[in-house]
Amino acid sequence: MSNIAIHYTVSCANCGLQKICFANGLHDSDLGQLDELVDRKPSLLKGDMLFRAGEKFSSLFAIRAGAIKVFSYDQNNTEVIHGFYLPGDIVGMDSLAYTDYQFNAVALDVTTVCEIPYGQLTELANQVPNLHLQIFNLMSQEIVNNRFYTSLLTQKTADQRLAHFILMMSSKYKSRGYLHTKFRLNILHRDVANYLNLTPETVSRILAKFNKENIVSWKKKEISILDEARLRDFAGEDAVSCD
Amino acid sequence: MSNIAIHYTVSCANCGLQKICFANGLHDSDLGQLDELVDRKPSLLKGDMLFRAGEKFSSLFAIRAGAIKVFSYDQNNTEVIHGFYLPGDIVGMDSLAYTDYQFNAVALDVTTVCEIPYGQLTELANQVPNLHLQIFNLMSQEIVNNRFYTSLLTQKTADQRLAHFILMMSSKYKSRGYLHTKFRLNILHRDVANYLNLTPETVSRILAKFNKENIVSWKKKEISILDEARLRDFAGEDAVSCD
DNA sequence: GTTAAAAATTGATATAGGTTAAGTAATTGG
DNA sequence: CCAATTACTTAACCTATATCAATTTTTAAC
Repeated sequence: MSNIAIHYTVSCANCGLQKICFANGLHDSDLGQLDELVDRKPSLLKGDMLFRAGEKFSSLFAIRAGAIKVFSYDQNNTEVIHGFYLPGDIVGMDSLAYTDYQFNAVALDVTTVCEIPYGQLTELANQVPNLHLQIFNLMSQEIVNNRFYTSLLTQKTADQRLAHFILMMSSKYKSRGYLHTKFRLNILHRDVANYLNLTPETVSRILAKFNKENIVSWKKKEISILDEARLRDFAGEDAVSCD
Repeated sequence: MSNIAIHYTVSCANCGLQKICFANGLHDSDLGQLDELVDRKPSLLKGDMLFRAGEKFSSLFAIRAGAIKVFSYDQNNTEVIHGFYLPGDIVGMDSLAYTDYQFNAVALDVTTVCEIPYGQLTELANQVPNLHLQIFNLMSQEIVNNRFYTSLLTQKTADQRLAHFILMMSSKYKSRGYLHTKFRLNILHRDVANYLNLTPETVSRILAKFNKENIVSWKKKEISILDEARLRDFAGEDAVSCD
């Protein structure tokens, strides 16, 4: 893996993720103000913690590049994975009602984020009504996404869950303008299993099947969707849309 | 079941649920304004829909009495239950990023709600910064509750899930100042099973066990917690706190 | 590059909770 | 109040996926 720590300095106005980040729905004049309070942090390396549960809550983070895993520990100290966040996603909204972060967030890859100090954000929002609405919208979408995820866990078989997961990631890349049939996803199969409430063995067996039938190949962090139609058949009837 | 449709007219300032509703964190002067935009609707009867998925989103609802079930349908037209909402809870925040309600909400009992038109709420919030924060907080709590619920489904056995559910409901009643060891809960066992991703048969078997061992009795919508300590043992180590 | 550690694979076996079925109890609507 | 419907219970059996175990492959660290 490359270790180059690029320090992004592009402004919100020029950011390719503008449409999906907070900046969505703001006027040019307001964008400049948001831009000023955003702290563009140097890259996180794989395994670096963005924040830990119990640390003082201070900021939201917009992901610019890389991937973040959000998780907690259950009483047996096993990880409970709540989500994987990709460029354009916002991390930390779950903790905004609390004095401390409620979950852990770790970089799965070289990752760059914009840090948005919450205090300053709410101050700015008092002058820019659209920003309040934008935050409401993102949080409401997060709730709906969680509900969709619950349905996935409770209503779908192992095959369907994994097929959905792959389509979901593909759809995220597509909506960000990247190739969606072939992409790198630096997530352990073990973590995918955990997220889908399966064991690594089950994920491995299903991937072996998908591979044998030339539907999906997922080897060494590289996913290729070879037969999207059949993958959708496996996923079941619900459309995979995502933000 | 009683059919008396009480039309509540008490103001926010005098509402016993003040501490847990939007009114929390507002000054007396602001409370009056919130009070004016709240529409106190006549009671819903059991089975009445508060709103349906696909209807135009217009309002949030604060529950004053009764119980609301929020659910969607999966591709087989089976209900997916996302939550049960009791007095002091707010329903509808999930849909606020959308033009339509994203879920269905039905009364499980005679239920009274305060309707809070979203447009007017955001207008008022522009004058009352605390109100924005209050809405942020409620939404963030909803996200954290959903994550806790996911952990329950993925990490706990059937016994633990049901024990947790009973303790959760008990805790809600307790925090609202009601007796928490003996209360009426007008939720079908079938719906509890659905919510906990179990079958009615499994719930029935576990309740039979709890009953035989004098831990909990749940007959005809009446729950009695007979041995809270042992029920907590069944629930496992995580504390049941709830809002 | 080499090696140790971690992750993924594959097969055999086990089990929690689902499914089926057949009853009993509770609720609802006339 | 009575009949019909809907909800709940209990028991026997089954299955999807977990668990256990033994390799193989990949990754990370020197």
